[in-house]
Amino acid sequence: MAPTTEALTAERILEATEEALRRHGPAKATVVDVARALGVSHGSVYRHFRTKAALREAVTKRWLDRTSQILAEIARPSSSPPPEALEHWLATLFTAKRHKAGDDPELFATYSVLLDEASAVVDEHVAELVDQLSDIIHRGVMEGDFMTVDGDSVATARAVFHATNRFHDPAYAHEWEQPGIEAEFTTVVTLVLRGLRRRID
Amino acid sequence: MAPTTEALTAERILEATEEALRRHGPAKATVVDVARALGVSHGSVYRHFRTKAALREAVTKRWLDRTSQILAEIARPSSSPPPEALEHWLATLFTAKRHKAGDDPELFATYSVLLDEASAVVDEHVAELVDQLSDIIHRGVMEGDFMTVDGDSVATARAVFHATNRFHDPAYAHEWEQPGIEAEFTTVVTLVLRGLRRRID
DNA sequence: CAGATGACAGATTTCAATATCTGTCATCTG
DNA sequence: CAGATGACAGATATTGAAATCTGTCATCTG
Repeated sequence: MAPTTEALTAERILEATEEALRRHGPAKATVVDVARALGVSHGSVYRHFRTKAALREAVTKRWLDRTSQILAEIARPSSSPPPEALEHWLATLFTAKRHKAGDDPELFATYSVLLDEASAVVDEHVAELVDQLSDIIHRGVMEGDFMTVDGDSVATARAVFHATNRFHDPAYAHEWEQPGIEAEFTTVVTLVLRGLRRRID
Repeated sequence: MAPTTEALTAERILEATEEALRRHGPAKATVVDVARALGVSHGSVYRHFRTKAALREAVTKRWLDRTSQILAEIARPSSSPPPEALEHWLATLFTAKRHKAGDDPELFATYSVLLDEASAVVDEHVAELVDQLSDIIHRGVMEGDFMTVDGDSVATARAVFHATNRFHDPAYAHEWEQPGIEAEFTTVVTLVLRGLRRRID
């Protein structure tokens, strides 16, 4: 439909796929649509991605990576004392997700479907985030602010992640518009941070 | 099909509905099925329940109430010191849910569908559970074991409930069979309990 | 000859006709 | 006449035939 002289790269295919998903939704966006948008045959798309599922996974990964990259910045050492960093990290995650869900609900619904299809990609993403949390917590222990559960900062990081599920798991997106949600987030974070804080007694 | 001389009570209809749901699943269990099983016309069922939705809600409520009643027993004063009571309450909730999900996955899937349909019933159930938690926490504050967030034991109870979502929300049921889940539960509960404990410092 | 094509088989989806269900109500019955 | 019935209209679900899509591969082209 829009033939270009440009080489057919994986990147261009991903862009077109994202656009097709945005336009047609997850149920109706086909590989043929993507090929048509690029002005090539669908066979050519299969040269770059083995299956439709692999193509969608790649799109999903890109989307998730955008968030993890922002968070990686906050998890980096040097930024601020671990307790503040942790709070900031959680607040940023919540805000990012909430905006993704609220700003373009249709697109978010589309990605929610993709997320359900691509559990391996999601697992990797979660592992990445838990790693970041674990870094912050470990630093907090080193600096005397935090204590872990059972001396295991990864297990503790996972617990922090799980305890805040309601504020980042897309399954709860429909609750993110409710009025009291900010306060509820703050309460959970306060509780978790208290649980992490080293006790003097 | 099995005509009885017994009067047609709401109770008998609920029983038959549960059975129909068990046999046919949520998608195929019809009011006509229920009536047939009771040997009456479907018009008679509508004398006791205004709509099919109301009938299903009543069944759902019964199912949820079975759990809240068990937990109410644990939340009762006198039983044990609040920290232990809280831990016991959370563990019992997790175990109960896990068994419901694991022992009869098909029936659990059926009820998961009903739960999605009946958000008002679920909200009430959650409110009840949060009340129970709030009682335990309030008692813990009175006895000097706990401190709340912002002096609000209901908000704190809600936070405890949300922080442990992963271990009682049916949306996570598929994760309840995974090997490390027990340890993950314990870690989150430990973290939350630490967060509640009054600090001497 | 690297990369693109499009015909093809089997899988999946769409669509419209058909069947079943929900909820009402005038009528019946003990 | 309290309570049950079943015919009925509109809504929803099922079904099977036709259309479309996925993934492959022999063939083409610059």
